[in-house]
Amino acid sequence: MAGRLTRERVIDTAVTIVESEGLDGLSMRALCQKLGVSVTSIYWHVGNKDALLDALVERTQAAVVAVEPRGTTPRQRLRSIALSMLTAIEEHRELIGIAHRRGAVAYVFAPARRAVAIEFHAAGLRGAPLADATNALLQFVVGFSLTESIVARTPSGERHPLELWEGEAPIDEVAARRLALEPDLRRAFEVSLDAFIVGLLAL
Amino acid sequence: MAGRLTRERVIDTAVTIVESEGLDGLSMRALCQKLGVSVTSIYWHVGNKDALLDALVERTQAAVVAVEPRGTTPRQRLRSIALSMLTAIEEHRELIGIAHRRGAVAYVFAPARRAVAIEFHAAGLRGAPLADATNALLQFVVGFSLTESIVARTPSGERHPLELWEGEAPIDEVAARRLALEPDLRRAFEVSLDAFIVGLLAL
DNA sequence: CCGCCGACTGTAATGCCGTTACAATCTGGG
DNA sequence: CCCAGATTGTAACGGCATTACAGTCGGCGG
Repeated sequence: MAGRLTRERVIDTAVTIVESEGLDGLSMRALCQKLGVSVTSIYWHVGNKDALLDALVERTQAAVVAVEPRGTTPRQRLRSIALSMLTAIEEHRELIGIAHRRGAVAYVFAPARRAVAIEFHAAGLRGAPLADATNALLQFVVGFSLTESIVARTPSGERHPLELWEGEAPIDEVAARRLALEPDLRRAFEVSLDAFIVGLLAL
Repeated sequence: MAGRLTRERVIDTAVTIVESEGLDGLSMRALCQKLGVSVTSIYWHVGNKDALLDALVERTQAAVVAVEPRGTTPRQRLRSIALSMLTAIEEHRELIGIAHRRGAVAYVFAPARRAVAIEFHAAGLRGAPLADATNALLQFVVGFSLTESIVARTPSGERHPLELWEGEAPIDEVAARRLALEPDLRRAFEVSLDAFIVGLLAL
């Protein structure tokens, strides 16, 4: 296309492929084809696929903007941070999936981690409990949303049915009906986030 | 080896490969080689790799034994269920990783899910909050331990460093030192599980 | 202007992977 | 004993990441 091939253009194109067709759609062949270039050129500019994915993780960190906590109480601000993390994950699902597989999620969310630590500090936590609460909240959000992304990737029809009671009488009709559905993960998140933060603040 | 090839033997061997070399080590070629058999025989008995992985998920559910909650209070018993789920996940990390990728985790842990629902019911929850709390706790444990398994798979040396404060003075020395380390996920789990359960019981 | 050297790109191969068309074999029932 | 269906093997296809090797291009010293 536009003159010379650069490392930047390779990575840009890799990002667009990943965002439109997922990680599985990103092959070195597809990449060079989209660039109108031979496969060795890519290897010249980015090394190999591993290095390319590292570069994508770098991009991901840059794309996940620094969090700006909203609210007045630490509890509100922690909730705001967690929700914006969730939003970032949903907006860059595939890219963060890559970071996930490479064990670089903590790296990508380092700014958010810092913001969380500051809020727990403001709430009065110190020392080990401060560190524990910070790690736990990050873990909570990341674990939640990564599981969510897996479920989102699985076609509904192919999921195993959730036969919770298997013939026996359910203990609670309303709950049983709800539990028979696919779990609404976003709802599970909203519901449990507050409870979780409250519990952590009590450390 | 022992006479005829059966679907059972194929799946058994697939399990041992997955457990010893991980999912990446499971190729149809490696499998047939370990069985001393040609590749088409495998296809005859299990269909294709997708069907094989489905069979592995089935095995996984069977391997994850039914939970037997310990303790007297619902809180203790919920904690016990969560911890035994964690143990099961750690013992069958690779197999459950497969279930994870196929969106079948809820299926594998259906018995645990039921046990959790019973305990929340005993704690007085009914209807929607009962369903929400159940889903949230499952989500919590699964999300936690799947992220943990990813980290466990990443070689320590290759992880990005966690520069939390980047030059600025940390707000808390003890916490900063702790946060600079790799998060101890098991500890994060132990620490936050109780807080989480307490919060959920307040639904 | 020539020639050269390093940056860059292409051709074609290697060795994996999942999958399958086809032929050969083996086995139980008539 | 012989046939049909069950089971297995040979050999291929296309796709994947990677790389050895051979070029091509651009700028710079002579």
